[in-house]
Amino acid sequence: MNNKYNHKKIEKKWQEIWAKTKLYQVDLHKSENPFYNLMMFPYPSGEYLHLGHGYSYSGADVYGRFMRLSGKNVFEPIGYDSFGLPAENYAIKAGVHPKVSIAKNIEIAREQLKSFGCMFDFEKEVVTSDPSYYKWTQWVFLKLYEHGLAYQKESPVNWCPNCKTVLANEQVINGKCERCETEVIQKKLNQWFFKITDYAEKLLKGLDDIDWPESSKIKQKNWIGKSTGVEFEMEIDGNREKLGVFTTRIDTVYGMTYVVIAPEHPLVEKITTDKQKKEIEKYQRNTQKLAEIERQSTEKEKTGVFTGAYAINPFNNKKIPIWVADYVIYSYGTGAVMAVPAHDERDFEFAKKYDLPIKESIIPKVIDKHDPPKDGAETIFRHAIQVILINPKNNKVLCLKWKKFPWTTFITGGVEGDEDTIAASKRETIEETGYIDIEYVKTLGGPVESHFYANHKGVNRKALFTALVFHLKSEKKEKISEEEAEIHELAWVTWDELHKDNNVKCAEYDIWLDRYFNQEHAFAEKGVLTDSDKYTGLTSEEAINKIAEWLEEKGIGGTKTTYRLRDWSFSRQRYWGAPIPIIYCDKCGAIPVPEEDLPVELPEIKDFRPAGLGEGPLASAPDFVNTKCPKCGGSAKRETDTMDTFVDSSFYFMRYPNVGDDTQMMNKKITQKWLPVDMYVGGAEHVTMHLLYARFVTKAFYDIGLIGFDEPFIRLRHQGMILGPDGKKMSKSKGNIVIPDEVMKKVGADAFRTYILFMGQFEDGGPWNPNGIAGISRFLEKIWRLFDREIIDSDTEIEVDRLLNKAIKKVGQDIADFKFNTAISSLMILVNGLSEAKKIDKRVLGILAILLSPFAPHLAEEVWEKLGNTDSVHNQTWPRYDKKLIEDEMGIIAVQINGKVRDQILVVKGTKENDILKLAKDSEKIKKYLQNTDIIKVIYIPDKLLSLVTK
RNA sequence: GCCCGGGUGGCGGAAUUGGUAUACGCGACGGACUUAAAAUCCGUUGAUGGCAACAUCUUGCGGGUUCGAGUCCCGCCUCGGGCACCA
Repeated sequence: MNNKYNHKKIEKKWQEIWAKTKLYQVDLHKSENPFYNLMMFPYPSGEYLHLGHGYSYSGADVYGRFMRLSGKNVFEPIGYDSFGLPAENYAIKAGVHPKVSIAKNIEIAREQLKSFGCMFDFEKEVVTSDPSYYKWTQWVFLKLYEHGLAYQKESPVNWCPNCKTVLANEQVINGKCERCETEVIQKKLNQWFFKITDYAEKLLKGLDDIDWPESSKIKQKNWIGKSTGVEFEMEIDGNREKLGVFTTRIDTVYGMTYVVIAPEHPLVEKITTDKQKKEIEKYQRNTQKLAEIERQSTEKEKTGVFTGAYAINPFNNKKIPIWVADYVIYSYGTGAVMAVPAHDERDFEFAKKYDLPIKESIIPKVIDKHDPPKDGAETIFRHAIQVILINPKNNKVLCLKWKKFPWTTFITGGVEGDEDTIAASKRETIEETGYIDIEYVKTLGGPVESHFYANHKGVNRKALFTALVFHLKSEKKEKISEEEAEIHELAWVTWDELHKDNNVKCAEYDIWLDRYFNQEHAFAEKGVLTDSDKYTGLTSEEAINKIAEWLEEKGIGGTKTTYRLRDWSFSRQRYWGAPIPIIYCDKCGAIPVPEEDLPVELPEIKDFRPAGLGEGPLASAPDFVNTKCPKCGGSAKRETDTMDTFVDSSFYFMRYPNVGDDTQMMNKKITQKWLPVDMYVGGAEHVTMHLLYARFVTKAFYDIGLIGFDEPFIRLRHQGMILGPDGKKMSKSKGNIVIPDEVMKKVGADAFRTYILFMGQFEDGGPWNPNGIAGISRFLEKIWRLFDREIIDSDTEIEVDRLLNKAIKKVGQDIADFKFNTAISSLMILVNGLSEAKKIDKRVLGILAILLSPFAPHLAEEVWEKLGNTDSVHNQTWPRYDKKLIEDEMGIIAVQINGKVRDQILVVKGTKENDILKLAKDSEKIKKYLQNTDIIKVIYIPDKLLSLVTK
């Protein structure tokens, strides 16, 4: 065969034709059925676009092409996120101005993007570092500022001493700078913030109505971190100040033995006694040196200092000490907590270290799984004990095996009269086992409230169990009563045997085991209140409500919701970003730059390196800094901070359809028609930053009245991560980077796209395996040959038509579900079938070209042309399938005997159960199994399986 | 520690509501064509036993529910990702 498939020639040919005919440019004003297919724009920081980009864009483009064939007008724009730290750091390293390096990098990226064969509309490109774009970044700032959503605040920020800049919390990884891995320190600076916290609730609620991966919704939910609890005030002994605390476990308040406040808390100075002053100040200085993230490390041992002051617990009017400790975060809640060491692990650790009292106020509550309380039965309450009797010689435990019930228990009984638990234990041991020579060892913590239905007595029991450990001193025994002997027999077992015993009928068992074997720790779960005044006996849930009510009545507190989300700090003391359009005038204060003066252009300065004095490099450009006040006309100075890159990307999707219109950021009609984005594809690493910020800006714009939608991305899908061939993350240092261009040079864009999507599930990603790609090249060549042979323009065999219709259905469904790998597999099955067929007509081949076109757009276009078509395959309509033709006439029924497949019979679809049963009984293979048995049950799943149960 | 995902042949991976596990591809082995190779085509390929028909086992491990479990329930092991003193 001399006519070989030449991907280089064909792909180049069609890319040129498509560009010339503007095939992928939609008329944004006119077109009906708009579909906005967006993918996260690349960050051209210096290197080539990597395989991950190729992966993401291939999948997103296949989807977009499918939507186009399904009758939508698909707008698929692309651009460059070109401002920000990485681009600037790259420029510094390369020794060129970022403006120069970014221009070069964009050119490289654009060529790469073109070679992917996506439906990009390159006329609608955005470049975020271009004044024509960042004019709108500044405009977005002005809009948010106008509506009180941007503000300045002196605040401690994460400061990287190496990059000499402020970092967002998200850019600090384990206390180190994301980029250069220098230890991050804390520094107080006047910073710009967006009030994203105002939108915490709306951002949370909005998640319910959008089609995003569940895991991403959960990530955002956790990031926002809503928690409902109670806030209340405490008086301070001998001081007019009051101390507010926030807790989600107000039910544990009677276990509060001290209070902790954060070192930065303004109250610290006011309440610290003279005696403690020196020590407290020293402690404050020390913590200030540590970066917030490092301070928050759980590995660090807790430290703290007593202030000398006492708070008064409003519930019992007791005086409790106030400590300062850095395990309390100032910016969350009230910056102070009530410490309940008995029921909080952190407080427990702290109390142990500083020898503070630990008071229990919650006891565990267990409900027996096997015999839960029955409705209607009488409930009897009692104090009870369980004896864990151990023979120290062999470390075996004594168990009772019940005769009438399949139960294994410890020695159990009620506490009678005024006897104590030890006396009760000894008495029960003698009564139930006869052992008289036993020695008390210890009590396993406090009681546990156990609810169960006592089968042997026919009543519900609510028992306060205490477990006591005894040792057997000798085998000395008394005879036990006959009634007792009838109930159970004794068994000495190892802990291991006991653990494996499925009949252990003791819901408290796990608690005893934990207390016996593990270190003492706080009981942090919910339970029943004890030693809590009028709330004693209530469950945690009940108590939380009652106590909140009481606080409200008293006017010292009430229910309160807090969020972990912090305001978005977006000012950067760096050069390569959009200048914040604010002017400081001595007379008028901070004045926003009027809209008509935008953009505030980034001046071309020689030394763009960060200065490191808490000011950005722009501060040393007098031509930029010195200006006139827009209000009074007097001399004034410009803000020299620039904006975080995430501001640039928080609205770019709104700008794309309006690119070219320099008079407004958004054209109302176009925006209404094209937004919100119908499908957004990109990495999951952007969930808590970019995606959250974009949602915030959208919601703010909606409230301001600029747009008519409040969620930017209706549907979102993530691509998985493509790893190096060694299964590790690709990185320069590991030398395992694969550049998509190299692959495409060898096999072409069509094979690259198809292969990378065939490797596995789109959401999963995985290691790049260069070996398998040969299979895809073979597959495409097979298709090429299919069009090369003589096409008989006549009827197609019915079997081929079946195959074709099945493929139409499956490929379409799978693409819609982002299951590209199985869609390709279905195409392969179809192509294999067509290769074997004796006759194929033009119609079938035409449909094949359309089905193939999302994956291999160039090849599909070429073979489409070969069939004699003059229009583009990409302007066709996705074929419909014939329902009658997707079902096979014959079906194989599996015949199971007792759950095992013993035979398969071929029948016409729709054959009745009785007929199939007859056929099965006649089968030689089945007969063998039916000898000397009776069929007791027949299960028939139509057209699939017949299951016979025999006896 | 907490929250999400995963674990299926030699490898990448398929498997509607529980209903014939291993589709599709890679690799490997055998064969055809060829002087030879490449390309292509045909066949075999989960494991064990058996000449074979066939049987037994098999979806990380251990239990359970069911006529029937990769799929559901309970308890573990393990890998990846996210959060991490948030009271």
